[in-house]
Amino acid sequence: MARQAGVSVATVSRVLADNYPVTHTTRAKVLRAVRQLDYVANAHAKALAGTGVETIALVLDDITWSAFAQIGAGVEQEAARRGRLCLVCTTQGDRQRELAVVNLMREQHAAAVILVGGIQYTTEYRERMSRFARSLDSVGSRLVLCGRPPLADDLPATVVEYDNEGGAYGATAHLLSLGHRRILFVGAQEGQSTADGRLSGYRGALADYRVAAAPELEREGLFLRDAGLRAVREALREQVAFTAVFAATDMVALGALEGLREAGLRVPDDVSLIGYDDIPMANELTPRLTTVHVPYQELGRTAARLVLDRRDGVGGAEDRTRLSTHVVVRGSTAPPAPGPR
Amino acid sequence: MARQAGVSVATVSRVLADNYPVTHTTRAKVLRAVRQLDYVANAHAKALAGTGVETIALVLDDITWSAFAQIGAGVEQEAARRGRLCLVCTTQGDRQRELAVVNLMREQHAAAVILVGGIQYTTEYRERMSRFARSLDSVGSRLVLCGRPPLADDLPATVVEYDNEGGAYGATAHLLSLGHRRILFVGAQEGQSTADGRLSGYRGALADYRVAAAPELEREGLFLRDAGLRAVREALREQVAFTAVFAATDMVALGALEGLREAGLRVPDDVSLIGYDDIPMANELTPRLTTVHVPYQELGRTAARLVLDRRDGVGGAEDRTRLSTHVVVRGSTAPPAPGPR
DNA sequence: TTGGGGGTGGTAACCGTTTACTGAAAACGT
DNA sequence: ACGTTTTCAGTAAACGGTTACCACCCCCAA
Repeated sequence: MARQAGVSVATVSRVLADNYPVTHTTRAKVLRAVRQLDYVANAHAKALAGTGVETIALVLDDITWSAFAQIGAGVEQEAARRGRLCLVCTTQGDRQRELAVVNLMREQHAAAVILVGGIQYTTEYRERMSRFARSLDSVGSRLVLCGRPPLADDLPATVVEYDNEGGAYGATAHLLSLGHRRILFVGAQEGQSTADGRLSGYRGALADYRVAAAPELEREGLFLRDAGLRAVREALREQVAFTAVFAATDMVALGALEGLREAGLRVPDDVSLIGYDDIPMANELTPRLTTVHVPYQELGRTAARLVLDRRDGVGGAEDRTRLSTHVVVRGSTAPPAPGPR
Repeated sequence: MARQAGVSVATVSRVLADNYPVTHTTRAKVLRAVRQLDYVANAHAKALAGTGVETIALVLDDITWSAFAQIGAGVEQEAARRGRLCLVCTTQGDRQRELAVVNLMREQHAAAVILVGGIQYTTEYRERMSRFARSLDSVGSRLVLCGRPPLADDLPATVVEYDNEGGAYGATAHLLSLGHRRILFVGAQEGQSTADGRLSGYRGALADYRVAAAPELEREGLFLRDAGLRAVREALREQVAFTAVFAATDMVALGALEGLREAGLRVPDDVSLIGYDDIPMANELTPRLTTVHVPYQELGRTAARLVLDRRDGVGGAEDRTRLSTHVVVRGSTAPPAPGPR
C-alpha cells in the first residue's frame, strides 16, 4: 500500500488519520492509491495500536424473544450513535455458556459486556462472574447487568434494572381492586430472579389486600407459551377455583388464554387475564391484553448510555439505575363474574 | 505475563495453544501464572497473527422486526455452533448507512458480511455494493445477500433467497379459489424488492385466474402496521369494492384488521384477510391469521452455513439457494359473503 | 570420549497500524 | 550569505500475539 503510493507507511497513516501536516501532492498520491487498491485499514491492527473502534458485547438468551430484541435494539442504537460496534452472543439460558462467552468477550477487549435478562444465580456462578467483573474492570472494561439483580455489593459493575416487583404488585393490585380474590399466578420459577420478583410482587399485593396466599394458586412454569397452557389446564383439571390469571409474561398469558378458551371460559367475562412485558403482540390480541409495560428498549439504551458515559469521561454517570414499570389496562381484565367459581 | 511465569513468551503461547511439546513442570508454571493474572490472550493480536476467532457480520434494518430477529437468530446459532462471533449492525433502512457499515466490516476483516432483507436498488448503490462484494472476495471474505435479489451476475457473492413471489402467488390463489375476485393488495412499494416480488405474485395469480388487475386495488404502503390501517381506511373511504385483503406483511395485516374492524367489517365473514411472513403473532390473533410461512430462521442458518462451508473448505457449497414458502391456512380467510360489496 | 539426535525452550521476525523522534530541505531573519 | 526556525517525510519502536529457526542439554551408541 505504502509502496503503491510511493511513500512511507507513516505518511499513509497520517493522511488517513488527517492529524499531521502533509503536502497536497503527497496526500493526493496516497488517496489515489487508496482508491486503486480499495484499501481499508485493518481494524485489528488499529485496535492493537490503541486506536480503533470499540465494541460492546451483548449477551442474551434468545434474540427472537421480543423483550430481548427490544433491549438489544436499544443497546445497538445507542452504541451505533456513539460510534461503537455491537457483538451479540446468545446463550439459550445456559449459564456455563454465558461464562464462556464473557471470557471470550474479555479476549475481544470489549469496552463493555452487557448481560441481559433474569437469571438463576448459583454460588459458583456468582463467584466466577464476580471475578470476571473485577477482571473486566481492571482492564478498563465493564460488566453491565441489565434486567437482573446485582451480583454482590462493592463489585465494579453497572446495574440497570426495572421495577420488576413493583409491576407485579401493580398488576395484582389491579385485579384485587376489581374484586378478584382468587388469582392464579403462572410462571413461578424458584430462584429465577425475574420470576421471583414477579411472584414476590404478587404476594405483596395479596398481603396488603389481606388476601391469603394459596400454594395451589402459584403455578410453576418457564416463561414460554406452552407453560401457560399447561398450567391453566392443570389448574382447571384440579378444580382449583380462580377468577383471574396473572401470567408472569405475555407469552405465558398467550398459553393461558388458549387454556381458558379451550375450557370454554371467556376473557374477561369469566376469567380476567393479565400479562407482563407488554410485548407488541399484547395489544393485538382479542381481547387486547392488560399487562405490565416494561421500557425494554429504554433499558437497553440506558445500559449502553451509562457505560459509554463513564467511558467517555462524562461526569456523574451512575452505575445503578432502576426504570419504572406500569400497568397498561386494556381489555382482558374486568370485575369477576357474580356467579360461582 | 511471561515474566510472571518465568518463561519466554513463546513458551506461554505454546502452552496455551497446546501445539508443541512442553515439560509438565513448565506447563504448570505457565498455567499457574494464567490463573494468578486472570490472563486472557488479546484477540486483536491473535487476529493480526492470523490465528484468532473469526467474526461474521450481520447487517439488517431493525432487530425488533420479527422476521429479522429470526434470521439473526439463525445466523447467530449457526455461527456460534461453528465457533464464530457475530457482529450485528442495524441500518433502519438507510442505504447510505448500509454502505458505510459494510465498509466498516471490511475493516473488521469479517469472515462474511450478511445483508438481510429486501431493498430498493439504485444504480449507485448497486455499483458501490458490487465493488464491496469484489473487494471482500479479494481478501477471502464474502458478501451474502439474504432475502434480497442478486446484485448482478458473475459477482462473487452468495445469495440465499426464499420464494417470495411464489408465496404471494399461493396466497392470492388461495383467495381466488375461495371465490374472491376483488382482492385489495396492501403494501406496494415501487422498487422495493420484497414488495415488488409479492405484488408480482399477486398479479400473476390474478392473471392465471383471468381476473383483471385493477390499479385501485393495489395500495402503496411501507411494511408497517400503520400503513395497513391507512390503506384500508382510504380504500373504504374511496368506496373501493373488495371482499379480501392481501397484506404484504403480517404487520400490515394487523393494521388492515384494525381498519376493517373499525368499519364494522368482520373477518373472515365480511372480508377475508391474508398476511405474509407468518410471524409468531399471526397464530395468536382472533381470528388466527392465514398467511404465508417463510422459514426465516432456516434462511439465516443457511446463509451462515453456506458461507462457512465455503470457508472451511467443505466441497460443493453452492452460492445460491432458494428456500420455499407455503400458505398456512388459518381462520382469517373464507369464501366471500354472498351479498353485495 | 565423542558425535548424532531427540526433546525443550529461547530469539527474533512478522502481522498492520500509530506515533515519538530524527533529519533534510525550505523559508525566514539579519 | 549564513544561522535559525519551520515544515514535512521517513525511521523505528511499540501494541501482543505466533511460529520458524536456532541453541542447548542430555542420552545413547560407536
